Amino acid sequence: MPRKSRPEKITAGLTDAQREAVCYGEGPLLVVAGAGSGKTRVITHRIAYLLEQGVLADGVIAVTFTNKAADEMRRRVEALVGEEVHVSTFHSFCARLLRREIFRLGRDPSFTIYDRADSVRVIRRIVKDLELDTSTFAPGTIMAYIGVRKDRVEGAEECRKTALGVVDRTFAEVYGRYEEKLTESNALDFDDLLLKTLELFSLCPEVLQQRQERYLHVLVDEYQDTNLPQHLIARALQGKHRNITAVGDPDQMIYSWRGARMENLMEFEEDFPGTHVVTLERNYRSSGNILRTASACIRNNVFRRPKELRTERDDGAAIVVARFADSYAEGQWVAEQAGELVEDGLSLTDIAVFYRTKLQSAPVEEAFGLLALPHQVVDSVGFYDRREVKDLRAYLQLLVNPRDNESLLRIINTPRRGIGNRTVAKLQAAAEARRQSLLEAVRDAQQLEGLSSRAQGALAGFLKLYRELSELDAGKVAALVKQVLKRTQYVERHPPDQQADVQEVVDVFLGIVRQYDRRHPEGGLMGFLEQAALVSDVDGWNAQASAVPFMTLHSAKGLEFDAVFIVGLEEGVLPHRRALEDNVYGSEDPALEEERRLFYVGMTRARHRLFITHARKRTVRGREEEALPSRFLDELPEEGVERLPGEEPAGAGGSAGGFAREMEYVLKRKRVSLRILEGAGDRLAKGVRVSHPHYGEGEIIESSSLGTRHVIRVNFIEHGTVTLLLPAEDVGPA
DNA sequence: TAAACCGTTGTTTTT
DNA sequence: CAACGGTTTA
Repeated sequence: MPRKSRPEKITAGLTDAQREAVCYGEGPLLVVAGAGSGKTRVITHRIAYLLEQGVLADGVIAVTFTNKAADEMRRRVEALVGEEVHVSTFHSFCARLLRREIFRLGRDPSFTIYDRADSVRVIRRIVKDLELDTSTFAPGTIMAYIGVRKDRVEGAEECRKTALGVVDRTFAEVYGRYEEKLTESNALDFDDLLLKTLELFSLCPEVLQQRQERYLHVLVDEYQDTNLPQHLIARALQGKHRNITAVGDPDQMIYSWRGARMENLMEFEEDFPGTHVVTLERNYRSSGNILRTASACIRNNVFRRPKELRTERDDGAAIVVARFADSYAEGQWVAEQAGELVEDGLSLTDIAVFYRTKLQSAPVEEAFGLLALPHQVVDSVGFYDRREVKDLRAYLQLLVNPRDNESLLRIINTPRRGIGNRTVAKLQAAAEARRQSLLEAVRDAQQLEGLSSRAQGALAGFLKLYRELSELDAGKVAALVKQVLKRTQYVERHPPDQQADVQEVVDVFLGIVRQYDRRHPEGGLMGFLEQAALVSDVDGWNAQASAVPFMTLHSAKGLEFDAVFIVGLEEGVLPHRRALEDNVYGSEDPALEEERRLFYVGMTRARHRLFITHARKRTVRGREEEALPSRFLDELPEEGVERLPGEEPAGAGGSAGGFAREMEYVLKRKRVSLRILEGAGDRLAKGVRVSHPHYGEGEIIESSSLGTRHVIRVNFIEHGTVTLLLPAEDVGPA
């Protein structure tokens, strides 16, 4: 096949280090790429280069972190060499593979993908069935437990065998039941997509072998954020040809709560003997001031391989740090500054606003609204979580997978059609007894005793509706959604004052569906549902739309903008309070270091201008609370950073030091009672053993008094070292 | 069965 | 301040 040969186009403009990575030949390759060092460029150009070298497009698999990044990479490769390569996320790659092959594991290919909320609902029902105490066995806690286990590739059986104690054994028990429920419903959760793929590879070597033959090259972006199952999948795929390219930056690892393992990157050379390593330390994105500031901050991380990024760019404008009375004043200032940047010639899409949590978007949105500055909150996941969208998806899902009990439970009485809790409970009992799905139980409901004729009628009506819907031609998803809406009177059956809101959500959903129909004429209903299940927030961001994007720091990874605003640099927000809970001292704390990396990711997104803001007061759950400046602000250098009036420079007056701040934080959060187990003399002296309602037992390793209060460091048996600050009256004898 | 009410609870980040 | 679960009442 004749190919337009353009090697000069592919390697032109690359630096030596970039070219070394792009043109590397056979064998494992690790590209440690600092922020802004052209990492995406290296991957796309490497793929293009490989194709130029004669590798068939079909023999390349590239994995990115989001679908949007995948689309972008595919587009860029196509622009370079005119060929379409396979780029996807781990999850969608696995989903597609499993649709083809999961029958080998005795499962049906029309499986439903459950999101976290679906999973929690399943667990909630199990916890109820088992009559467990819902505070010890909170569904969310159990879900987190299962998630951690799955990230470690540990099955329910394994957990049951290794469980220590009653609580742990119960967790494992629920895990086992959860797996059963999902199997009954023919559903997979996010983690299962990865785990079932691994299971398939080990139980059906012929499938793995076929994939290994096919993939001459495997390329994985953002390797620092891969978890163990993903690492194993990448490893499996490259098994025959041993051509794996991993690209990543340990300083940007921000998903440890989802099982991401920095070790996958750090120990890459041991896992793949003979690895060639290319390090990219030159930054082509950010001004000198921005890069120096970000570097100064990240340098405070202890668990880190030192790396010094250098930029060729000018120092540029100073970074602006500003403090405001509250988050509304903060938002207003951000909007005003953004407006000025636009007047100076920046376009709206060159500007971005980042925050730690989605809750923070509201005040900034409001301010942008007041100034009539177009903006868009990047939050597709939030949209798909809307009740209306989940309802409609459940209707569609049940058509694809009639065994999906979770979807059936969601819609059997939505809108209300007279099928109440008691009727549903009877259906569940019948389904369990006859080993049927709930829909089958509905079908056979006339044989059920103890159902009122009213309930019978309602069930018959639902069954009729289901049958009518399933007979419709599923060619266009939008047409199907419209039929669901029409036949259920979905919008009309809401209270009149809600109908406008519901209609709006429905219309946006219909827009998404139509767009899917247009782009994937052959995709079908199952394809749509799969895509909907695997969206990330940024996937829904329209980068073309002329509006300032607002997004979380997590979503910002991999993007860049001329001007960046990071809001809410406050203790408890960034770093987030959850990260401060276990360890408040020093920087040996992994959770705190991840928060710092998050800040680092945010700062390094900026090309020319960086604005960092915080507020004195923040409204948390309806209550206004004092907010302290983030400790990360103290870590910024003085040079190249302009602190606006009202904003004190680091350490000014000697009162804003780290210790005092930590104290105040602890004072607020950690005032709890402590029991002394043994030890005489000074009640809170070193060596005294204590018991804490949350942390359990431990031994005091450091103690001092602060006025009427005590500051102690305790080494807890199960939780490690924790610093506590407590008033004397909060301490009681054993 | 469904609406209305009340109390509890939690509360980051997202494939 | 939500959202959710459970209870009571029509």
